[in-house]
Amino acid sequence: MGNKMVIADKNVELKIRAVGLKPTRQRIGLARLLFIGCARHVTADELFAEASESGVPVSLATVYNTLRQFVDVGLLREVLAGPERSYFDTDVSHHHHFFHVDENRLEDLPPGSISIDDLPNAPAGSKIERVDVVVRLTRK
Amino acid sequence: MGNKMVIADKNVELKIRAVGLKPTRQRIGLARLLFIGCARHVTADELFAEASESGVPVSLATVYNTLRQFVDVGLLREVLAGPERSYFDTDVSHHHHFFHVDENRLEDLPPGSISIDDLPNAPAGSKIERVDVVVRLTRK
DNA sequence: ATTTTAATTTAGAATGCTTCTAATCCATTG
DNA sequence: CAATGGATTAGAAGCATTCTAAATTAAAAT
Repeated sequence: MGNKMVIADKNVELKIRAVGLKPTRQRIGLARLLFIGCARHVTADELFAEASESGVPVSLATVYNTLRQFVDVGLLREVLAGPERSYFDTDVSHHHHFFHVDENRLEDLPPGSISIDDLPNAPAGSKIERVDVVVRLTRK
Repeated sequence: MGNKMVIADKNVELKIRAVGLKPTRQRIGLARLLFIGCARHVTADELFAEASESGVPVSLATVYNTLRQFVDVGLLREVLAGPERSYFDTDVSHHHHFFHVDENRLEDLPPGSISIDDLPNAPAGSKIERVDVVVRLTRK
């Protein structure tokens, strides 16, 4: 049990090393929260609160820095669900989201939902970086 | 010519009245910029700059108030393209967008692009408000 | 081990967009 | 034309995020 934890920690450290970042205490702590267990959607604030509660010594600035770095190296994906704040998804595979407007919460679309046909050509001089689909939900 | 302008102004005033808002100098001025001519995508800042240049006496606060009110009454649609700022679309019909990441600029998808099949059911207790598709573009 | 080096973290300030406040203004009504 | 209640405003405040410059720390070199 304690054994499993140590192994997971090692994996997390390797994961950070693998993308060319130094495995600092802060990055390891945040990566454990993000990557051990199920896929998740977090905001900077949420992750900072969680880190504080679970004793990971980290400042809010570092949470922002780390999230951005993890996105840059492909460990996280930033999901653009609204203009108020950024969401980060530990599942970097191509998929889309529900956004619960009343709760500011993201949820994955059930697999197999939404297939996009007739994707348009990019205008001259541009290329498609990606296609985001957000299904906005309100309380019934 | 001056005649056409006057007619357009009257239409704009009626449009504002029709949704239950007082046709003040500011709202009429902003509505003329927004609704006379082709459909457009603006940010609060852009509209404020344009109003200032063209002699519409309005403060930035009122631009924000007015945009929000116009969205509330269905005269405008807010487009969620990224976390940095809000975009407002004078075309309130159901359609989707290109977003030029390098220029912070929206553009309508060509008509007929993107048909969404297999729209998922909303989770229990929620209902689908709308589906946003944003095709993000970078320079080639 | 110790020192060195360069990257990382940090608190706090700064930024950018948006909303709020409370005082003034003005479109409408009687 | 005066009264009234909504609209506008400047400026402050709020919030998410980034920046800055100083202190810390992981890794490399000795």
